[in-house]
Amino acid sequence: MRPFLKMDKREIIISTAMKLFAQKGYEGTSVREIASGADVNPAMISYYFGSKEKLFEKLVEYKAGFLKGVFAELVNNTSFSQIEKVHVVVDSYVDRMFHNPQFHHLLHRELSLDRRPKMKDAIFEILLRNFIAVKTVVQQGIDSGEFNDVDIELTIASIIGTINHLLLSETMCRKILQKGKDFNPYQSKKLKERISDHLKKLMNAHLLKNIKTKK
Amino acid sequence: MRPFLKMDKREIIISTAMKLFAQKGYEGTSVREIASGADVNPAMISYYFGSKEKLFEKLVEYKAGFLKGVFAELVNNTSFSQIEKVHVVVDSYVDRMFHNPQFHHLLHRELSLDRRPKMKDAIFEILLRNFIAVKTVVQQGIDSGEFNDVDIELTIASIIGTINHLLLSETMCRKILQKGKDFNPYQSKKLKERISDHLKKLMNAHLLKNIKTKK
DNA sequence: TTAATTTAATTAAACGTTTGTTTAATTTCA
DNA sequence: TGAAATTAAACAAACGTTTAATTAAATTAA
Repeated sequence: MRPFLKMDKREIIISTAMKLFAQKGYEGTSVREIASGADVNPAMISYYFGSKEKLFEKLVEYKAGFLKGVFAELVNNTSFSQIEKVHVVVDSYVDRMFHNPQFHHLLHRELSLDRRPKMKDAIFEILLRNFIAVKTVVQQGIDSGEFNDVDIELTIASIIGTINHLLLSETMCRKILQKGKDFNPYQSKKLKERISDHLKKLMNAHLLKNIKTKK
Repeated sequence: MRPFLKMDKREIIISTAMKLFAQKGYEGTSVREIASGADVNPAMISYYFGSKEKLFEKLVEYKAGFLKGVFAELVNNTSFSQIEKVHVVVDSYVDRMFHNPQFHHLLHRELSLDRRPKMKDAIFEILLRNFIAVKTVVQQGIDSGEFNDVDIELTIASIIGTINHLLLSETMCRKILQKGKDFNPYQSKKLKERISDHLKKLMNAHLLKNIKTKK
């Protein structure tokens, strides 16, 4: 039985691999580096996971659970107005990004590569399911007359794209916001609020039909 | 003297490397692959460029020229209104992305990695120079009373982020737009117009003060 | 509770490949 | 004839993985 509060060695390896893959990329990280980072013999990675690639797959499978079906409930929720639902979507995406930036670095880099098509497909399926749910929300807003007749797909791309562009590179983020090296974007509550605020205002102006009321 | 219309061998190597780096990443591409793709002996890469890494640096230096100072003139241009300037910025970013998607794949992946800090800095400098020019344009719009008092940095992030999110992964793009495998995003004039249109409308709604007029 | 036995975890060393690069010989072309 | 271009072969280093031996832990038998 696994001792209470003692991290399983498999988990140490996975989280070490996650950190390194996010930093240096999959092919840029050696098995020996992971092993040394996890304070483990290099042979243990094959022993536990079978291979480096299977470790990667396990890692994604293990962490991707958090992304599954987070918006499924939102579509049929009647206690929110449509624009409020969009705000929930914005907050969820921002939350998720701040909660596990390393994993998102990893995901997006993997998606931009022409490698490991099976894993890419698995990732796409999860992301796409969420995308479709959000699409439904915006479509509902248009159908109900609350929203303008916008380009739905690109509108969602604007939400996710804004967040990604700011947070997929720490250095980029610091340069854009003119912060010093001691500024850690992912630990800044202020930045998180700032992004949420900006996106909500952006979506209000873009989606809502009525005359703009300054906040 | 280089024969007319005959591509220099160095250029063949560079464009082959570009294609492969964009597809598989820098560490995921071997010198032998590049050589074979360029129909050249592997030793030629060291002979011409000194090393794989120096080839990479040369490649970036060679291609980054197109990005230098494209908005410098725009700031002091008086024949455009401020919102028209923003439209020019949108079109420029979209144009650039469609013109050389491979290089942008490569740039953004490199920026998201913790490797080759010198090259990252060089890239940042170029991108940041443009960023500052665009910032000035938006600031001008706010100061003149034409624009709302928006979050300038994040507004620009929304422009670039939208484009990147859609185009940094071909598969992602196809899935989002529900297109088949024969659809090539970078050759679709329709998509290019669609992105430009969306971003201009988004910026109009977000930036302009006056009552929204439906198009 | 011990002792014996089996299973699992861990190790250092070596495996065969592939990596980027260099060498030294040869060809090409001015 | 001489410099540049090109080649096949070899280089050491690093790669992911396997092996075989050893230690630790769990299970069973007494």
